[in-house]
This record gives sequence, structure tokens and C-alpha cells, in this order.
Amino acid sequence: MNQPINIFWFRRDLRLDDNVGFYEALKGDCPVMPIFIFDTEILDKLPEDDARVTFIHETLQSMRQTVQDEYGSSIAMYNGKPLEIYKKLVDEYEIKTVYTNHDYEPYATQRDKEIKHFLESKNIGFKTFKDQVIFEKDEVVKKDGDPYVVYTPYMRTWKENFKEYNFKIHYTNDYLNNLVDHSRLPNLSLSDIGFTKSSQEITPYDVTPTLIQEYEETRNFPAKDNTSRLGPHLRFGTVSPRKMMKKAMNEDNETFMKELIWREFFMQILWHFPHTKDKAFKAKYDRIEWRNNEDDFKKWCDGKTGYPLVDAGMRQLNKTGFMHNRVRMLVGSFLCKHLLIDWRWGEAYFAEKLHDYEMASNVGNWQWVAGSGVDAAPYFRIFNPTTQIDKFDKNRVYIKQWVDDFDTDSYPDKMVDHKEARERCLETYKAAVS
DNA sequence: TTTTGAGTTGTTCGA
DNA sequence: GTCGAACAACTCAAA
Repeated sequence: MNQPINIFWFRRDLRLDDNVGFYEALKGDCPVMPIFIFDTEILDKLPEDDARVTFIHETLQSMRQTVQDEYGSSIAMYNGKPLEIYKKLVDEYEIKTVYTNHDYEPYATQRDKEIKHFLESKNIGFKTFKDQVIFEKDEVVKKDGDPYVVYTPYMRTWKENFKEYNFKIHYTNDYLNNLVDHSRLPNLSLSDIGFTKSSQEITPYDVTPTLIQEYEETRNFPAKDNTSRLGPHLRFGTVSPRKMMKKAMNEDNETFMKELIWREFFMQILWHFPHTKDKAFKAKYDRIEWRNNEDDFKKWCDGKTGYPLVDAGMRQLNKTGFMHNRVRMLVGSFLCKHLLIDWRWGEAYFAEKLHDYEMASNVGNWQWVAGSGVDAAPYFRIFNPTTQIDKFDKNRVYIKQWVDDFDTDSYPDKMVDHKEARERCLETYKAAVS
């Protein structure tokens, strides 16, 4: 009890290997007690059968088992507000330093600031590390030091920097014996934290050389579903972003790698411009007079718009927690432009349903589709929900997979006429932004 | 400071 | 059926 320890705080980096903060903690001067806090500030907003919570819980249990079986140690589980938990921990243990990895979301940066302040008042160190991206914050900026707000020049500089950048993989195996040697640290079941096991499962990722090679050609066709399913694993850290980037670079096709760079682009945007989580990046787009019709929104959510590809996407989302990227753009455009519903409503719905929900990417892409964001589509670029079918689901394979009443009498009529909705959108946007 | 070229993913219209 | 221009100017990045 009186022996000093260091703490490693797992958050969205749920893996034992190539975890930068964990590696640094293990190399430190005291035995390491790993902890995880089920943060009630976040969990209180989620449905009790949330698939992501189930996934986090199962992942932690499996990590805990590994650490127990192989090293006679454990991972301590807590439930509550992080600051309150730390107040208890400092009474219980003699803590020298708390190690953790950077988290760039507005809530997380504020939370970490408060924790750091508290720990330092107790003479405890708070060391944080870059782990979930290759380049963070100010590491890829313009020559004058300002952040990029256009993707292509950001990506070029990212690649330039990457040539010079000698990243290493942090193999923790040799150091895991520096974990605390007691295995009776507190554990929590799903019901302890107020949740039940979800009927939905987080899909394992599938990144093969073939997938990467064919990515550019096939990724736009939802029926093929030639996508990596990496999202949730990058979100919760069950895959190492460094190892994944290495894989992407080993293939000639750059499209896959560019997608990984998009992730970092949006992360640095949210870090530099935290207000864009709920304010338009281009301020005048907040003048748009959204119709925000509740009944329309419900039809969209339920996949009953009468436009089969839109409905297929929404039904896939509701049923599985995933939607093919091509279809995400279409349903987003349809919500904002055909229905004139605020992108924040769509953003919130995706945040609730998507297993791969990531604030930076979700907000960034919704603002893109609404026209209000960085490097956004011009507002007059309105997806045609019918011609998108001919382009990307010609044989209606994807539609039939998700819309079982397709081509039957019970399938709903189109809730809006495309031409009328398009003109209404152009007028409304024009009034707001020009 | 000024200038210049360029900007994720589209649609429609008319020749 | 195919193709280029218009959509509407604007903002960004870099020289």
C-alpha cells in the first residue's frame, strides 16, 4: 500500500501493444497500475444496450485476462466522474505519476486539464503522449504556423513530413513485468455500470493487401462492401494507427492511406476549432433557415423517405450500426438539402447509432455535406437520390438487401419531389449565404 | 502585399 | 448517348 506506483489510464487506446503512453509508463520508475474509468459523463447519454459499451467492456475483460494470466497483474475498473475517481485513488495509493494518451475532443481536453490541475496540486505528475495519430495538433501546419483548412495541401505536407518521420512501434512485451503484482484490482460487470449486452456486434476489421489494392475501384459500391471496417477499432484503439499506416504504405494504391490522413485532418480541425462541434465553420451557414420538421426527420431516421437508396442506408444503420460511406453522403445530403433539416440533427443521430462514431470525422463530414464546413462541397451540389442508384447500385443489390418492401405496394411514396426540393434548397441556401 | 492557381466524393442543361 | 459548361463566386495556400 505504501509502495509508490504509477498509473496508466486507458481511454480510447484499448490495446496492450504499441500503446505509447502505456509503453512509457512501463519504462518508468515504479510499478504500473493500469486503470479504466467508465465515465458517467459520457455513458449517461447512451442507450443501455449500446453496442460500443459492450465492445469496450468485452475488450477490457480480455485485456485484463491476458495481464492476469501472463503477468499476475490486472486492470482496475472504475465507474463515475474521472475527477471523483482520482480523488479516491490519491487517498488509497501513493501515486507518483499518471500516464495517459492524448485525446483531442473538446470534452476530453477540458477533463484532462482539470485532472492535471488536481493531480499537480497533490504533487503527482500527469504525463500525456501522442498515440492515436501519426501527426497531431500543430505538427502539420502551413509555413506561417496556421492550421490547414483545405485537405489537399494538408495531405501533401503530411506526406512530406512523413518522409522525414521515423516512427517506431512500441513493443511492450519486455516491460509488462513492471505491472503491479496484485491481481485483485476492482472489476465491473456490464450491469454494474448500468448496461446490458447489445444484440449488435462491432465487426472485426479486415485490412488485407487485396482490399487496399482494390480500394479505389470498389469502395464506392455499397453492395460490394469492400470497406475495411476499421473505424471502431481506430476509435477505441483496438488497432494501432502506426501499424495500420505501415500496412497502407506497403501497397501502391494511395487511396486507402489518404482516408487515414482524412481522419487526422479532421482531428486537427476539431482541435484547432473546437467550436465547430456545433457551430458552422463558415459562420454564415448558421443563418440558414432550416425547416426542421419533426415528422420529416422521423421518416428519415426510420428509412421511410420513399427514396430506396436513402432508406436502405438508414435501415442498414438502424439494424447494424454501420452504413456504407457512399450512402452516408447521400442520406446526409438528403437530410440537409432535400428536407432542410439542420446537420446537427443528423450528426446527433449518427453519433447515437454508428459503431465507428468519431466526433471529429462525424462533425467534419456532416459540415462538409451541409456545405458549412472546411473544404466543403458548394451548396448547389445536391445529390440526386435516384441517379445515385444508377451510378452505384445499378442492380439494386444493396437496396434489396436492406429494404424488404422495395417494389411492393407497402413501400412509401416519395416524401418530397426531387426537383421541388432541390429548388427550395437552392433558394433557402442562397438567401442565407449570399 | 498582391497575384495566381486550385479546391473529396455532383447535377443539370443544352449542343 | 456523350460531352462540356454552368451552377456562384469564394477562399485558401503559396509564391
